[in-house]
Amino acid sequence: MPKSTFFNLTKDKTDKIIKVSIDEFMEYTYENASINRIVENAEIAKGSFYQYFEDKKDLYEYIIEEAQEKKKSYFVDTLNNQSNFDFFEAIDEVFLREINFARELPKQASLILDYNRSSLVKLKRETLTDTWIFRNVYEELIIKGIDNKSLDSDIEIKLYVYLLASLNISILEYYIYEVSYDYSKALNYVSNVVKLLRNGVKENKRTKKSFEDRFY
Amino acid sequence: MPKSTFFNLTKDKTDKIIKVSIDEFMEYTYENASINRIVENAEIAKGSFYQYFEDKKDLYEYIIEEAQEKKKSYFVDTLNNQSNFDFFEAIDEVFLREINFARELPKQASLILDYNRSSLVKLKRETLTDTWIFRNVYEELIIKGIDNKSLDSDIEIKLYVYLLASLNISILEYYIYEVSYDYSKALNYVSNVVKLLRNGVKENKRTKKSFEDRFY
Amino acid sequence: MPKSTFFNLTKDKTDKIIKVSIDEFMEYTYENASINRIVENAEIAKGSFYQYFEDKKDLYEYIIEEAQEKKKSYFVDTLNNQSNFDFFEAIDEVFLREINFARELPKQASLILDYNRSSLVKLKRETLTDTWIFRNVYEELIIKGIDNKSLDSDIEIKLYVYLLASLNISILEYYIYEVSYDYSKALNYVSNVVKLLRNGVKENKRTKKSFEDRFY
Amino acid sequence: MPKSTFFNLTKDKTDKIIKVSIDEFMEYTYENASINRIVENAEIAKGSFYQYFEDKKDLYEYIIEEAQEKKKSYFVDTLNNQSNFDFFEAIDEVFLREINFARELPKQASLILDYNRSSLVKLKRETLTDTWIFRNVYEELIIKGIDNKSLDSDIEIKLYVYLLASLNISILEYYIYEVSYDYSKALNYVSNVVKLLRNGVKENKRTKKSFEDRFY
DNA sequence: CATGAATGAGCATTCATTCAT
DNA sequence: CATGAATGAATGCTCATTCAT
Repeated sequence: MPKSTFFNLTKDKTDKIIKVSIDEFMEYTYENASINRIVENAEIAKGSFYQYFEDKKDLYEYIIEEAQEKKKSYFVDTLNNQSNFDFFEAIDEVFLREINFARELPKQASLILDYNRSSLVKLKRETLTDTWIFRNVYEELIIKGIDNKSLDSDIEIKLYVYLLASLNISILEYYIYEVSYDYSKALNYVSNVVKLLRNGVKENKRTKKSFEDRFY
Repeated sequence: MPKSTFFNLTKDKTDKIIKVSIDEFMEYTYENASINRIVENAEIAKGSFYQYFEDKKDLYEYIIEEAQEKKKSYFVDTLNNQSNFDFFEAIDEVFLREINFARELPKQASLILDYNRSSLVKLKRETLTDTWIFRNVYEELIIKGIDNKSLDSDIEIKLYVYLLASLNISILEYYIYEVSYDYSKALNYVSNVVKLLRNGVKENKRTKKSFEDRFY
Repeated sequence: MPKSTFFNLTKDKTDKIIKVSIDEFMEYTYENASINRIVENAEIAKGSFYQYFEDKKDLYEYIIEEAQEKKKSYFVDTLNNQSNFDFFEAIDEVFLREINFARELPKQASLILDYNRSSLVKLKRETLTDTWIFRNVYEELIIKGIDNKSLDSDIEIKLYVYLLASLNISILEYYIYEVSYDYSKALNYVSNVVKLLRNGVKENKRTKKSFEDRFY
Repeated sequence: MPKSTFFNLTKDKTDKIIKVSIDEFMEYTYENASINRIVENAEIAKGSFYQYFEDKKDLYEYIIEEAQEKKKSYFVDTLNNQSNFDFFEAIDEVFLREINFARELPKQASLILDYNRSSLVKLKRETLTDTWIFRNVYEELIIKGIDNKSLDSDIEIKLYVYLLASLNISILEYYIYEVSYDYSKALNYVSNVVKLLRNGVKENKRTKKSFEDRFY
């Protein structure tokens, strides 16, 4: 966490420092991000930086946490808490919000994505503790879904959570890197992922038959 | 590619250099991996390194390519080419081979995983060209599956490929990082992912009903 | 240009750095001059150097420019601007000032000479822009001389300038390398060069005749 | 001097080594020229190089000496040895041959020019002894000129030599760097330099007057 | 005479961090 | 709370030369 001195600064200053830092961590990996460049671009003294932050890691963690706070705000109003809860609609909603977050705050979304990717591996032990705060969101929905008898109860909850988190990342990566922020393509991918969760990807012969049955 | 001088070395030497380099790239990100440490651990002169390799990138690419060659060997004998092709069984087979590769050559699997993660982002344009050689494997299977009427043909092939590649990565990450090389847990995850692809994760009331129907 | 940090240092420090750098560039060519040696001799930290200067080129350019500033000061008060302007006396004056500069600031003169030599060739495009600021001096005098009807107007001004610049360099080289800072020999060379410009090197029979004529 | 092994090579080989070396020394300063690149381009083994030449300096000196030998061949047949010797015509001839040499063997001319420039300064003591073999040519002509009563005998011979050598270099530089091998411009410069030597650059009022005198 | 691997000192430059003011 | 000079280890990489075969 930044030192108290940082929070005593004017909003102008803190904003500039945050903005410059975000840009730096966007452009470079954590290791290659340069405090030298940051202080230069933020127009603060080198010494000042170390009066605001413990070190580079401290800044990085703060940037990520700030981004996650912003992201959380996209998930505050409860999901699908009406009486007739539908797990798949809820998941669809989660994914959509994820995309919307990435659409409106692309830098933050990108940073979080990078962080989640790399944090699983080499940075993990060095920097933040687990940031998969969204695992909670999934866990809640899954439990509801199982209670609701709309989810296969043979699968462990932990496995469900991991799978959904993976799909979540896949969706973000798709939006950001695969289709370069093409919103409608992302929505299409989301709907297909939800369809997958619902029915798999099997050609559904039964449905088609019963459809034909109506006529004969 | 390493220079010819590298391949003229004794197997002992090349092996040591490769081993040391793999360990370095396992422990550090590409940027933080140190040629200094590598030559020290490999007990070769600094100048020698640059007679074997063009530069750091050259070594890294070689390490990754070597790992990919090893991985490819796990996929040479054809998948499910019997008359009664089953897409889901084929995918199951692919995932299993992936896990087996990671089980037998954990360092290589880990390096490739890291590379695919990072290559999608910041290193991509600097180092290797697209390494998702396995996208071809998926594409082939998907086309067979669609021909076979066992796959929903409404979904674009590109989307299928992307989805399967994502699930593939998810499985590897699960095995390596989530359950720390617990083989049976990984197999369980694989079977659940395949089940997902087959039927989704919906509580399958129809199946259960039809089961009950036999008695009534 | 050095960074502002350099100019904030005490005069003692800047002087030492400059002195050490001049000696380094005197002893070695630009490429072989070593920042390592400079920081060691100047007794500053390696990192400090790069807080004072952008890079090696930055230092070199600064050294040269400083020397040129010093040299310019030898040419500020106007040359022969009396009513009865004599081109050859003016040129003589220029050459003398050049020698005086080289006599009083031999290191600077030597560096500039080296720089002008090499800059014409391989370093030119990499380092400073054209430093032949003195071509202007010549151009001005030549135009005056032509106006004045004391200079052959058949020759292009550009050719005159080139020729004078060459003779200028020749004089400096003579002083510095040929006669090893022997002032009176240099003065003698200057007077002969001016004589050459005035009358060529032809045995002037006319003069001698008219001399003999006095007696007969 | 190269070792005897060098001269035992086939002409093909020696020619290639010489050609490659010339190109290297043309492109880079002596210090920056790279033996590594030379052996690579000449397609010889690194070790072989050191069986042909003592070291880098040995090669450089040989290249320069070879070039000078080629240059000398432009000056073998005697200059203006007819009965009615004219110093200025002889000098004109020397300068023209210089330009012709530079026109026909531009690389060699350029190398010699670079060498004469730099050798005067930093390389001098390290590599070759004095290469101003052409001073002899000038000295001879000057003595003839003085005997001939066509040259001002008040000027020391050494000074004459130095001056002519300087003008010589000036002419070459003009041809190579100032007008980029524009032959006719170079000839024009030569004729003006010779005119300078003959009569200086003074507006020749006497001539004009005597011209006017014819009419009045 | 040919080979090419081995060497390690040397290079310019960047870095995060400290600390005295 | 601000400043910015100081630090020196570390980086990737190039070099001319040696030497055993």
